[in-house]
Amino acid sequence: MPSAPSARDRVLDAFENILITQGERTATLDAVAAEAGVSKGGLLYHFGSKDALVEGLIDRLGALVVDDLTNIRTAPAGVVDYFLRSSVNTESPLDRAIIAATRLAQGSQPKAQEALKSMQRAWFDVVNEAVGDEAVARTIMLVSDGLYYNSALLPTALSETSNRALANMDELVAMVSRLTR
Amino acid sequence: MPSAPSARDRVLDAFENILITQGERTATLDAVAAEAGVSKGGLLYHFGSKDALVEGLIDRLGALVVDDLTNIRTAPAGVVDYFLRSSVNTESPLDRAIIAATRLAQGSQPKAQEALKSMQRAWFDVVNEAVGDEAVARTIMLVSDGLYYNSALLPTALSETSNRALANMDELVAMVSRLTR
DNA sequence: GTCTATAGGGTGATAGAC
DNA sequence: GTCTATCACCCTATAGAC
Repeated sequence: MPSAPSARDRVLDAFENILITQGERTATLDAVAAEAGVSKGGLLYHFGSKDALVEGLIDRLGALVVDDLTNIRTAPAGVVDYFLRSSVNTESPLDRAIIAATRLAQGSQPKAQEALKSMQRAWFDVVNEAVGDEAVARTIMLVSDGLYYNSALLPTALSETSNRALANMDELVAMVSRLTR
Repeated sequence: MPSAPSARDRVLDAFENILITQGERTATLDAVAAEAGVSKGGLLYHFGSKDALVEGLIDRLGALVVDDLTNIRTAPAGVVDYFLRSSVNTESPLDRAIIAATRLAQGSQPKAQEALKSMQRAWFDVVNEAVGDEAVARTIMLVSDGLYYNSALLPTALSETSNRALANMDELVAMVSRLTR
């Protein structure tokens, strides 16, 4: 039952939104405040600086990743199946946080880069444990990264490879499962 | 025999450099001019606007992609082997142009997004022709995108997955070749 | 908790000297 | 071809009213 989001959360949502749809350059305090429906001064009450805003987004990402790791581990269809299928952008809160953080990482925001790296490491550990073969696990990670790259990072989103792969997710999962036996 | 690069080329080199190492936000006309060793006015003689600078970079990318397609097609070790091995960033002129264009695409530069998409399509066609199976070709594209994502897009570059994959390139090529038979 | 006003510096682009 | 000077605008952050 989602109650009305706090002003703080609306600011983070707005920041994510602009990062995703228009990129780092456009994500100014002015633009974020306008999108969140507050004044710049109001925004800076909640996040004392732009850097604090970035940290806020990274903290949100961290929390979502923790939940996601549980979901992966306990997925009925199995770790690899769930992991691959969740590697296409579905505009979930986690997807949005990841894409926004990636935009920041492409600037020179070491904290965003660190957060993404540690997310990858955690995913790898779970997948590796599930398949019991490092080379296979590495390959699965690459396919997952490729899916993300296509569906999330090229903002046009209609990128050929990923759309085909999305339409053929069953096929892709079968293809990758050839590696695990 | 590389003669001293023209001022125009030095400006493009500088633009690429800053995009790659510091991101879109920092790639201002001032910064590019300083890195290229010219004044802002000097820069704007060669590229009349920032948009023209972006187009210059995309044109350079286009030319490098044309050359690359020939290299892929005629690679002695075969299309897939060459294609996968060339999917890790080696700081080649093509790699640099791709990464710089990706930075721009993450802003809202439709031309950069288009250029990257058409590059992907051309690669896919060559790989698909070589392996003769669309599902396999799609999977190979995803692995390649994953390699690029890891070695090029997370600027720290020391990203786990890709470094391991780099050290184990033979292993990865073998893994993928399991799919082609 | 949210606003307006404003300081101080950066940003793309033009004009005109050499 | 390359430079300096300058313009109008945009950016982050602070101060202080309500």
